[in-house]
Amino acid sequence: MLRSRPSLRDPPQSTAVSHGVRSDVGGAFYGRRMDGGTRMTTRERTAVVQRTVDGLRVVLDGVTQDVEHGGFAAAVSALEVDRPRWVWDTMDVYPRLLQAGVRVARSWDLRLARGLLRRAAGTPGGIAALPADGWDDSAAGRDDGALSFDFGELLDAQREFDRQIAEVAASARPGALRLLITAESAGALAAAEMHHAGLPWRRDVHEQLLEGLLGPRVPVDRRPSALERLAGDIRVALGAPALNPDSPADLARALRSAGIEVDSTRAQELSRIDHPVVEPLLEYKRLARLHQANGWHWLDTWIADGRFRPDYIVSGVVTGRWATRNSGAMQLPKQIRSAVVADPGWKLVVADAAQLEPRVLAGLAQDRAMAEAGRGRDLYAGIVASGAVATRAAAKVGMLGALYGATSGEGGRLVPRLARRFPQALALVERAAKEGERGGTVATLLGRETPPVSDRQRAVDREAAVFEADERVLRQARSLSRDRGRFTRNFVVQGTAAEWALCWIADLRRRLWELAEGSFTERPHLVYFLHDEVIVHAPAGSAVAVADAVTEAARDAGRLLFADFPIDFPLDVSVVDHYDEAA
DNA sequence: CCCAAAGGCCAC
DNA sequence: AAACGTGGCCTTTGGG
Repeated sequence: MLRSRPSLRDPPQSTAVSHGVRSDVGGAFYGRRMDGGTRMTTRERTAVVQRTVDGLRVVLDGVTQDVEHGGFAAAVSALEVDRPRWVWDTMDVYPRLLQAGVRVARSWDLRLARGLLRRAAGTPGGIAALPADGWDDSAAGRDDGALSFDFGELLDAQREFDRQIAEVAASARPGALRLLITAESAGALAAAEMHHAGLPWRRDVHEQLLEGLLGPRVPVDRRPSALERLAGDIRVALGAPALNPDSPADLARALRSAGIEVDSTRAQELSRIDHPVVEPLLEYKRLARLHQANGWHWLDTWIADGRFRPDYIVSGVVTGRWATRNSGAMQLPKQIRSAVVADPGWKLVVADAAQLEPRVLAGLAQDRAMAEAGRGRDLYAGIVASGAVATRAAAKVGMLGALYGATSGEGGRLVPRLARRFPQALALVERAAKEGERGGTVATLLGRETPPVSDRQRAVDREAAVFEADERVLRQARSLSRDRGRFTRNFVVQGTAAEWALCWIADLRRRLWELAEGSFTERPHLVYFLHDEVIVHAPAGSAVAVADAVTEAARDAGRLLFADFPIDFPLDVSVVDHYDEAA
């Protein structure tokens, strides 16, 4: 946490309330008075879902109802009329509810909250000190290895919820943490819903694209004809008849034998070389990647019933960004996005936040000059207009250099120019970097904290601290320290941007639900989320209203996090039939 | 046989 | 010599 920064205040629900943001995100969870450290006022209804030996137990305001698995969806549906906050493990129960046609408005995800509270800034540390148990995410890496928990045991949801509420209430900034947990919980609902609905995917379009570029489909152990032909050209050009172009080691040897000096076989390096092998080799790499990552095998594995259903991992990244499992859904190459096609009579509303991270930095640092540069539209153009740098490209490279900690190259050169014009913003990332370099932790706006320095780094530090330490060890310690500085520097911005995005999609899913009637997949609904970008699948007639909803949700996410600080979050919004037509 | 590391490339 | 952040996933390679 950048504790020295006076502007880092608790942005509690009162922020939302004062701006009239109706929210499934922070909501009025325990009322805003709680943030003043006084007392609960408008207590929200909660429905705690507990697994039992043969079914599920729902406790709504102290009233217990036991249901068998088969009756669960009906019970939830009946209780949902009161719009309680569902306290549960979303991934454990919500997919089944969606299958049964039941959608809920609000939740508190016990598993995600556990993960956040284990490592959140300003908590008393009671949850951090707990031994790992079934509420901890088994997928997440743990350094202690063994679990003391017996997985046959039934987890006590009410007890865990009580513990979490107490931890939040006793924290330094309960409003911020509550917002973080409810936003992330809303994200979990959205993730399950996006998996349920699926991204519309035209197998025939994808297959046509593959056949056009690679040739007819071949068995898995064979190269498609286009790759076979290119491999032949490469072997001839290098005079290496047995070369396997898929092997970097083999390729590097062949290149050197042909008198081409390279440090690697990366496309970027090869493209700078003047030799007949370069063209077929680069083409081979491009097509081989397509074949391996998004070829027929991927199609067979991931596309069913005209839908792509990735498994989203909410908070799968240390910064709070999402990940996905196995499908590569967060690396869909531009090359194949033409296969994402709206259903007949429907549209894709594609929206991405423009220069999200610099804007988040401006808000975090309360840097009015940078906020002014981003007023209206393109923040990089605004930086040019400010006179800091000459071109938009320079503004972008310099800004990213500042966010990533560039010290050399064009980015490194431009950072000082930005620092002169935007001292507050640049000082914030510098402080974050310094804190990391000296082995500390930093936190996002809402309190997500970096992990502590690794045991390995600590060991190197100890080794480097002794009198007349080995020069190699000293170098390694310095290098690790710098690495951590770049990590903490980027963490505050990337992590807060992830929080903005959570608030955005949480508010958006509420707005989309209220735009129409009918079942979840009959209404406009989210089908894809990628860090700072969403796709909504919407009946054509509602597309304009959806575009407005997406824009308004972005505005409200900004207010939720940054209150009345005047930083804009403009979007690029496109209404299209094919994903690749989006601006 | 399994597994992890290395090299590479895709996304933001 | 390294040098600009967060990831996923593929193939090759070499060790147990």
